Amino acid sequence: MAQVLVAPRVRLNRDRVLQAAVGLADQVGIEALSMRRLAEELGVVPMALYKHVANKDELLDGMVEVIVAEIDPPARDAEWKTAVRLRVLSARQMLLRHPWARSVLESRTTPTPAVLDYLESTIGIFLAGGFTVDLTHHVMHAMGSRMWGFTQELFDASADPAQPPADPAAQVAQIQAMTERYPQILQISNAAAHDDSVVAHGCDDKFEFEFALDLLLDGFEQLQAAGWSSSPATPTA
Amino acid sequence: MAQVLVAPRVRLNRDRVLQAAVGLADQVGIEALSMRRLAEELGVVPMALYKHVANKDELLDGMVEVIVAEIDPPARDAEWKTAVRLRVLSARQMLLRHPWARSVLESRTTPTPAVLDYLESTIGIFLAGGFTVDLTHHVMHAMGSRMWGFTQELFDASADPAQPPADPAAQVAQIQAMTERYPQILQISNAAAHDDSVVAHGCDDKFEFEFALDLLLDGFEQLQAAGWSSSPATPTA
DNA sequence: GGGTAAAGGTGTACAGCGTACACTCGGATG
DNA sequence: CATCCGAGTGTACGCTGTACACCTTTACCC
Repeated sequence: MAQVLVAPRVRLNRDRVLQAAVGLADQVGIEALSMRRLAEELGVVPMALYKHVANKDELLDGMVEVIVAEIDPPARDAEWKTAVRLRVLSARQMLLRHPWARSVLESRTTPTPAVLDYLESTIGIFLAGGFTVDLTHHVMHAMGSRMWGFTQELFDASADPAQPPADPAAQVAQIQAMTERYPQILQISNAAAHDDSVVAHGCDDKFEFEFALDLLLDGFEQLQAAGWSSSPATPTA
Repeated sequence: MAQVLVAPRVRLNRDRVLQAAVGLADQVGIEALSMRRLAEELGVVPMALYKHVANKDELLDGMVEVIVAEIDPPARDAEWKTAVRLRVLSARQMLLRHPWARSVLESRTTPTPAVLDYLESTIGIFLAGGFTVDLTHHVMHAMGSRMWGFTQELFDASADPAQPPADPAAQVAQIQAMTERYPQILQISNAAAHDDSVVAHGCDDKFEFEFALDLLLDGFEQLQAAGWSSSPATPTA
């Protein structure tokens, strides 16, 4: 009796696990990524994963390593301002590819090597651009999560799923109530449309991101030109 | 036989539940706050809570309402810049009292009334300060989560619990490895100490926060003075 | 080639979670 | 007194991460 030919049974390894995890998170979202679901995706029993990652936390760390490696390296021979700008916008592209990445990045407390590499080289851009160590320190703080290409918005209008159609009458009533109680919020949120294209509901995320980014970069530039230091005057003392 | 006197059995209500939840989160952290744990704290069976909040998500929304209400109202008769500054720093104080609040605020997708009130009145500060609707829109985006008194840091050095003492030799080795591979990160993080007080490891969070906040506020001021508009030239077209 | 040790994959089990559903009981109202 | 309603209870389900013991496949050495 010839043995039944089973599928070749490719062996698992850490990298296959991480790649699958990233792919699965891309597809079904991070909250649906469980060890069981991931194992199923890989055609394997849940506990098999634990031969390759210590626990779920380490899995998430590994996923961060994978996606941070996707960020472009710093542009060579560019002025610091454009170099930082390009880098951050590259990070932002990565985040758009992996919508779950933001919350995972936020949740990690201890930095992994890829993250440290990213920081090291970004710091290098500022230092090479003539920033003092002191100013670079504060500048890195001020960048905060913008370094990753995101800022926490006040509320995430994009995420509002499973909202049932709701009858138009109720919707109108709700909008009316809003205009009465929160007139300025409505005014502000409607300002999204540049010029007079009344159509555009929802803002141009890219514009908003770059608006704030450039505001900060311009601020950094001014401080640097003025020879800013955190001990303001540094008198003879 | 006289009936045994049981404790008076104060009745539960939504407010008692929310207050207890906030208090419990303050004590044991948000990840340890489960419906079961909260019920136990209130001397009640888990399902009893569901008579007062629809589900855990609504519990979290309620907790947000409680803490957002703790933020000071806008200062009257103050210039916009100081008014915003005071408000945001007040929010920051609230966040320091409730360390879990940051992650919960981030996780909420649909804004609750208290949150909307907060936004409405903050927008009011800018508009009253002479900002156009257009500029206010972008400015609110640029503030992002800083409006709540926090920014996502690149990595959260403060949270690193349960780190066992680790023998000094290993520690030295690790630091040595760091200096070789990430010299600039170390340089930057050691710049925390103002002047030459070599002691201070860890930065002055308040200083860093205000540094970035003021950088933004100054930027806003310049744009406003220059009559900035999002459609740069607005030619005759 | 045969023996052996390690590495990879499996199965079972447990404690914890949020919460659906059916119930009991106490207090207010007719 | 009867009734009714809402607060609190008890049980149960499906989900989660993962400890532990087991089996199977692979890699290597004599």
